[in-house]
Amino acid sequence: MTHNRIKINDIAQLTGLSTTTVSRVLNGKAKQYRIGKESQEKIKKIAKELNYIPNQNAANLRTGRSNTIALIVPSLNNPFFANIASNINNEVRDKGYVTIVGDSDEDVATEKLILQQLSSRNIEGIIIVPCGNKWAHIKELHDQGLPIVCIDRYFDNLDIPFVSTDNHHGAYLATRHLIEQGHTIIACIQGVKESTPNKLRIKGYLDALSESGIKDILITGDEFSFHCGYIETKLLLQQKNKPTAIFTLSNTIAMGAMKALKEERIKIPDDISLITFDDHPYLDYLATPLSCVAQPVTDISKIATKFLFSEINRNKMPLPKILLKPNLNIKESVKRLNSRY
Amino acid sequence: MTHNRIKINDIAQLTGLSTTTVSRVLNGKAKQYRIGKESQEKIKKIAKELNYIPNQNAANLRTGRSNTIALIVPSLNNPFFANIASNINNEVRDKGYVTIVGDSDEDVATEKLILQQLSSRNIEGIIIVPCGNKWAHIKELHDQGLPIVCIDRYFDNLDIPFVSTDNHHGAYLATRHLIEQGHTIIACIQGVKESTPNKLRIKGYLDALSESGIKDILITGDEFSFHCGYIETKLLLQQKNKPTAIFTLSNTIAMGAMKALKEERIKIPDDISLITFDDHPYLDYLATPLSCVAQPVTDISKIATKFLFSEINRNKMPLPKILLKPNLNIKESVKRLNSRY
DNA sequence: TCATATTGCACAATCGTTTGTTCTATGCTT
DNA sequence: AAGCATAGAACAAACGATTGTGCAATATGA
Repeated sequence: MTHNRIKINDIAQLTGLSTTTVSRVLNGKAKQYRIGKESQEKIKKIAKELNYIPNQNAANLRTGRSNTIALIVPSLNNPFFANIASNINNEVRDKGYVTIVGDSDEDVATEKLILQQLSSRNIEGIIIVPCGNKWAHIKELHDQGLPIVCIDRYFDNLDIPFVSTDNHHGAYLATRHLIEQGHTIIACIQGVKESTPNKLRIKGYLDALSESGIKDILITGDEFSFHCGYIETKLLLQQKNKPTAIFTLSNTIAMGAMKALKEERIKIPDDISLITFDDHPYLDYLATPLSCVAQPVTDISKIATKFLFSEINRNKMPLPKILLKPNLNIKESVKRLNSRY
Repeated sequence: MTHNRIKINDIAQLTGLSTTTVSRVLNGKAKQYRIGKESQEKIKKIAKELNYIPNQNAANLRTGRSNTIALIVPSLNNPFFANIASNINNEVRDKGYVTIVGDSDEDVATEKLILQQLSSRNIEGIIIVPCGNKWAHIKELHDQGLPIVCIDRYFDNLDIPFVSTDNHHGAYLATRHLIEQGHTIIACIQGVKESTPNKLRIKGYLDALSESGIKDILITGDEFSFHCGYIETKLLLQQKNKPTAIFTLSNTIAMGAMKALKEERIKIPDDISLITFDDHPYLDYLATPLSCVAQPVTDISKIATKFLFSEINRNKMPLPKILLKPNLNIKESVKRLNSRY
């Protein structure tokens, strides 16, 4: 295609200098290699005039650096991840890098496929929201020395760095809030069971319950998806021991739950209370603004990027595993019950 | 980093064959170059055993093909674009390509910057939602022979192919719907004025009005943003000649409008009706489910990708400019007025 | 049996950079 | 004036694949 592009050699010819010199000037190594002022200016001038655009592939082949990182998320359709993607993309661009984005579609096989595709491209690092609880393929790359940071979801017992939310605390806050409002039959619709954040959220939920001596434990679900929220809510509504509150462990699950509740004409919070993990601007304009555990998305993105680049640049930054505090955003979806007292 | 990776030459050594032969077998050109069955199997076996991963940069340098396309959107945070990104990403991955995603942040300067970054990478094609009405930098690349498809927003008078919605028709439908429900004072909050979709939407709005002999024309706004929707709605509410309905030209504008309305305690649709361009799952769960003009996002993504690849593969596909019909999704945000009759 | 086809594969150039090393002036020192 | 330092720049070898062409060895045909 666009292959009449001008190359470093053309500039060399036109300036009467060597490609070596041109390369060094254009890479800002002029002083280091004592290139004369005049030569420098001549080169820069011509390069600008001809609109020289270096061929990154050639450079990459030689240096092994691609100025490219990858971001893999379970679904760009999930506003939570889209937000992360947007943030990271901006951070990365400012460093002169580009981001290859992979959408694993919440499917481990796809995730593996994407990592494979990436392996052949000399990307310099990966920020990933692992979609499942399988980590062999990720660890393999990490072991080969490829900088990797997990965000949001991660693997506790591995030595792969991560930046996430204090999920236990978040779930604890949400559950305690429900309890404080008088709820005692609190259902929790979870996502991927074996994933670390999910386990911790469940633990937070359980801890809050047991702290208050509540024995009714109601955990269902197995996917961070709309569908899961919908199905499980439908089922919950069938129970004899109907919950007065539902705690959904992701925004997608919450949306599914809302659909089910709407279908059954059950009002939030009058008939049932709802609280969820993950915030989103839309939540404020819902029929009932949804109380939620807001994750510090921007900070997570920033820290993850910063850390990834410190790894890429081999500045040993001592920041392997970090959890940020979430925020409990109380809106209007939780009703105060007095039934118990 | 991971530079003890095995290369084509290693396989050549181990099999006792030449790199040429190995390359040809691994690229499926065995028949074409009459490589013997035995050699083929030996090569494939070893390649698999050693988990050979080709260095795309080397190949790319030689062939000029990068198996990479770029997608540039104004904001991944906008669920409409996130949805597009997700769709395209999946399409592209299935073809063995990867997607570099650029978030131009609704800023032309950033968009230019991104295109520059991409120029040096031998990407094979671009799908872009141009953020503004400036096209010189895009046309330049297109003129150099780089396959480019605009989606959603596009430039009418240029020869750059596009896939979008029939914006005129969509706006016409929405406006006519409002009129049919008895509204006569209908405000329209627009986005980037000079952009083609915006112009066409405005035209659809005007055509519907004039068709019904409505003289009150109320157009404000200048950005496809939350902020614009918020501000303009606030201002509209100050007018003496207050509109009974608002038509927002994007989902972001609609959200801003909702915020303003909520602040002013103005109920939808009781006090004012609202209809918007762009659908989103969340819209169904809003305080008042928002009637909208739904764009065929999936089809747009599919067609755009298909066309881009036909360009990349130089199959001259006669599909330069295409507009898909939008759908009017009537929900509950438009009130039937009888005041006029 | 000799000429010609065909099969199977290797040589070596090439893609556009980067970079360790070398080389030649010129200037400086004493 | 001889010796050495330094400034300024070029040589040429990589990086790891792809590919036009050439060259044996074997098969085929008359």
